[in-house]
Amino acid sequence: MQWAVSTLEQQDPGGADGGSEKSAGFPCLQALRDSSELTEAQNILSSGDDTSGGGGIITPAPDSAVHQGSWSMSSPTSGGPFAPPGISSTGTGTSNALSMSWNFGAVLPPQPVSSGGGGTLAAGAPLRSCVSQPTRRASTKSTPYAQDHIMAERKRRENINQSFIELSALIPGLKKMDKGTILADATIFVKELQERVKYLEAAGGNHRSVETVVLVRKLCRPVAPDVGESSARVLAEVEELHLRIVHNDVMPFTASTVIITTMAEASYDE
Amino acid sequence: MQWAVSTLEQQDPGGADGGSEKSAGFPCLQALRDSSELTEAQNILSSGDDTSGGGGIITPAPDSAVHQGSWSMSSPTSGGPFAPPGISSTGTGTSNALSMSWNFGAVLPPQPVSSGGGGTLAAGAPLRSCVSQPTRRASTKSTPYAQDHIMAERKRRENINQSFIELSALIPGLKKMDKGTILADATIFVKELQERVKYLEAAGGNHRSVETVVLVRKLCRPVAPDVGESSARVLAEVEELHLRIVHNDVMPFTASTVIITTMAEASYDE
DNA sequence: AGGAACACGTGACCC
DNA sequence: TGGGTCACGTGTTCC
Repeated sequence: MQWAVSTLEQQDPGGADGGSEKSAGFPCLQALRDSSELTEAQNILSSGDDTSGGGGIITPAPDSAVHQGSWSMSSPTSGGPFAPPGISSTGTGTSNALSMSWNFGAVLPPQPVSSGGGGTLAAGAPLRSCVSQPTRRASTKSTPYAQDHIMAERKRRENINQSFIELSALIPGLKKMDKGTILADATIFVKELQERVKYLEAAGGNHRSVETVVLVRKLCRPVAPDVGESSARVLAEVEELHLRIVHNDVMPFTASTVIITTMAEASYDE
Repeated sequence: MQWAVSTLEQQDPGGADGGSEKSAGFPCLQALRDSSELTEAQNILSSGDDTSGGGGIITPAPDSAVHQGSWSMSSPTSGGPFAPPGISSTGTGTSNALSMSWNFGAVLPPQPVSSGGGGTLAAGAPLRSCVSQPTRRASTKSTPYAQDHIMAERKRRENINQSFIELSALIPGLKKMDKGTILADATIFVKELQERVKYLEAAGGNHRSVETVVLVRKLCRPVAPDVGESSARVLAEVEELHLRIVHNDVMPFTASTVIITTMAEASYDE
């Protein structure tokens, strides 16, 4: 199978780009994430996909101003994308390869080269637009319409990944960027969120947006005797109505009077 | 390629299970979801996976008491699970199949049968434990250790699906249960949630969960003159610190003293 | 060297 | 009949 890769590399055009090391590239998430961060994501750069190999999801390195330049490729569906002569044919079913064919529709730039790969992908750098071409070939079956099913599947995959990075953008402390991690972290994040919602919906929500009950009591009596008894009655009433005391004031008014103001609110909890 | 499937079916053990129609079965989501609903999910029933064909994610039918009975299989990694004679070898790389080999470790019950498939899968019913056996075979390469990579991959997939159904359990109006849909709906749900959090965090939420600052001012001076000037100073300070007055008390103490208590809290909003 | 992560192509299933 | 979705096995890359 290395065969496919080698042919591709041989045929590698003058593009040469950055030159240094692995040069990254790749469909996957990095590129998509870049676009999604700036705009609200969605369809732009929807194509993605690369030739064989595992593209990464990237991890840190949020810098470098994505020069996504040339060959936008726009909407997938149409049919165009792929066909740069590199044949490959990874996977494929049992034997029998019907020779070629291959409308290579849109030409696709000299970029693909293949590279990038396994998880995370250090990224940073220009990080072109990744994409690459699927590299077509007749497969097991007589290739009747089979290879448009393959397009459909590819599109589905791509859609899912899109949603993946779109979701990943929302969860805060995301470190690993795995499909697995981003998924799991999303769950715990949602749990956290709706726990928090529940919490401050029924503990603080009552104060402003929720109707509050205010009790005002004025007692005008001789100071000494039954202050304890009076406040006991108020407390009993508060408890009976399932209220919760928010604020309490005791204010002497002239020598023989005390004004007691009690604010309470309904709980709605039970 | 049908070859693989047909052999499997021929060789179909006596298991026969439910008998009616497609009988479902399958790893996928249904079974997992059942377990995850009752317990907190996670490792139980971790195995999953089926032979070829697309398992569904299920849709409705949350009933039926999962009898997951026999052969728990516990932790994957070990090496055991697979090997029921069915050979198959779907996909496979370019040609050259080195003959067999096969340690089939743990035997695996007569259940698999294979069946079930494309999306959703009406389900309901007992819905055994799904699993089925991956059906091993020597692949392209000399099968050196290759087939434990395949196990790893399978485990990863399974893990991801687990997380998928785990996440799907959290989002409320989930109708379609596609990986795509559940993913997209998750994003919009998260957005909704954190918008809601933001809303009621800055409209009532400030009262309890947010740290509050309390200012206490005691003024012991001749009553008449500069009450206005003093309170002006307090207000200036409050404004400078970007506080918000929550409560205010003015209480006469003896004839010549007024105690002013001002409660304020920080906004954190800007 | 070996675990982890990915995209791909493919057979299968369903509506 | 075909569009949609799935799990699978594989090649590939990265750390």
